[in-house]
Amino acid sequence: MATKVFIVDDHYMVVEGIRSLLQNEKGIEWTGHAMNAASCLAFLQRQQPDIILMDINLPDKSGIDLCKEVKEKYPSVFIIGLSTFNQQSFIQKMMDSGASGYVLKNATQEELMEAISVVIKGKIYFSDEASQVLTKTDANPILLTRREKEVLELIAEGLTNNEIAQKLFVSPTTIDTHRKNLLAKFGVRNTASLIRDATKLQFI
Amino acid sequence: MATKVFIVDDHYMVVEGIRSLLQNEKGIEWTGHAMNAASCLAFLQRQQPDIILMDINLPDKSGIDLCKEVKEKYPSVFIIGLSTFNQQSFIQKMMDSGASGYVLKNATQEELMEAISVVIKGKIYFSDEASQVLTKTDANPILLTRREKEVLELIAEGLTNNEIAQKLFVSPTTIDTHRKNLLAKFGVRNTASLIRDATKLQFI
DNA sequence: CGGTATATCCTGTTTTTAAGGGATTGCAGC
DNA sequence: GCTGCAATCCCTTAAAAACAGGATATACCG
Repeated sequence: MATKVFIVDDHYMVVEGIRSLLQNEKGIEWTGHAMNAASCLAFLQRQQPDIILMDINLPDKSGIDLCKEVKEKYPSVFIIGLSTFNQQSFIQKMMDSGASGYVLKNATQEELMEAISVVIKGKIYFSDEASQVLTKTDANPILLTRREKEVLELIAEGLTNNEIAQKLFVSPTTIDTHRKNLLAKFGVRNTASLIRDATKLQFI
Repeated sequence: MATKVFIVDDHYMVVEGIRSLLQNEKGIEWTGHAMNAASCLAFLQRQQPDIILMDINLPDKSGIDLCKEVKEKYPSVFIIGLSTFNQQSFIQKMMDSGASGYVLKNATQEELMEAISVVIKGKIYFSDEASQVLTKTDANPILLTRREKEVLELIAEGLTNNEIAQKLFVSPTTIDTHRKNLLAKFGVRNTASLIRDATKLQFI
């Protein structure tokens, strides 16, 4: 029985590319595609594919949220993340949300086919590059606590320590301490490079 | 005579997608693809296509730089920018570097064909969404001077006013003024949100 | 020529951060 | 019960940035 594959990606060219890569493969049945999260969920109400190839960047909802929602409603559907970004946090979040694998958009046909055949068996698949990224960043992870993330975002919003303190109902000196720890964890000297690095590493 | 089209994009799936979209079109001749700037330039030494579809994000060089270089060496080749990002500055920079058009990766086959046929005549083509973005941001452009950009980047690097002043051989008070103007132009209150907004708007 | 933009520099004051030092509570895992 | 971590709070000093309100020179452009 052929493996039913469905694609969610807002880039028409990528959808076409995948379709073209899979169309001559025996054992693969192309069940359709969606350009956003909403039409993906609508499709799933009617029928469930075996595998969904899902982009992380969608217009109406992040692929991470969609992944979570799909896995809750249809646990038997396997999801493979799909993205140009090879950022640690994205890959990790996708897997945390229930994805069974992760493939970068510069993957070859062989990689894609291997990913599908591995995942359909219930196993986990990482593309070479994705797993490289994971092991690389595992060596040097910046782990922030809940509170630190919260403070970081408010700093980026432009709030001062006093304003953040008011908003979180704590003392300004507490915010100061969190700030101190953020600078230390990122290994930077001031707010400017903190925000820059945090943005590049997708914390904001 | 068929229009010779060449693709530069590091994402195999996108290359496949475009190939699939163009393969049945009469009047289009697929001359090949490159996954990075270096192999694109190597290809051009041997033969020149009529049109290059060029991604903005390449592994070894930005599409903007590659565009400039290609136009200098081979002015007769028309370039169409290709990107998922619909950021004002990217589109603008691509056009400034000599591109003749801009198409988003979620373009349909019709849009792509129209872009090629318009550009081959020496005219300029914008996809609907891209031009929407341009006109939108034209209403609210943040125009920085050379010096302001320079200062902005050094602020993001984490340098203090004094350090920036030393580096640029000017007085610290001058840097202070530039900083004041940057805050005003971005409409923000402090460095944190300045860096955040500047990053999101691709100034950094 | 006059207007505009850019870049430079100044003197202040006030607010905010950075960087050093500590300290206490509560909770989870061993 | 101890350990480690997260989160909270406090103090001090010095540096940096923000805010206010200027001035000057240069260059480009209609």
